[in-house]
Amino acid sequence: MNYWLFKSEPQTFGIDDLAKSPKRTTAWEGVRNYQARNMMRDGMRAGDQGFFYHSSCDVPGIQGIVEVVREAYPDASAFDRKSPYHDPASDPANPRWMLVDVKLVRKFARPITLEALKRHAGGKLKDMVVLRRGNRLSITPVTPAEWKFILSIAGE
DNA sequence: GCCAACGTTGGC
DNA sequence: GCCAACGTTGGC
Repeated sequence: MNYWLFKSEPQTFGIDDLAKSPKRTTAWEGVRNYQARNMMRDGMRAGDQGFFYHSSCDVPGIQGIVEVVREAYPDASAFDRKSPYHDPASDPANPRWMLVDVKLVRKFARPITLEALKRHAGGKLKDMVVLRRGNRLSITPVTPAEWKFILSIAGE
């Protein structure tokens, strides 16, 4: 099993939106970056776990846990002219963008803030991709050790 | 709103 | 294939 971190802006789609979604499940649409797409397409398998992270908001941080419940398939929003994620260059016969379905496993009572994560940036989380300077990927891998450690500091 | 970082685009 | 210009991300 692999671990991941899914970034989302709560203004657009936050963890509470996921909680309200049918079956607490959503298609993770709108990823328009090749590295992130490749991780979804080539790296994610059903049953993988991920952190749901809020970015570009008052208190950025990890809000809860999701699970990959459907492996990569074409992102139809790329073909939807009315979607903000429309990409006229994506050919339906050969889709450029893929997505996975994720399901909410649990929302933390207390988020693990970016500030809290950074307190360990010199230690247990020193190689964590999402903490790397200049990182802008909306999907990043999390190592099993990082996963375990982050869960251990939840609720601090 | 600012700015650093980085990806993409397009002219050559 | 290079690289400058531009757009986007995301923390602050």
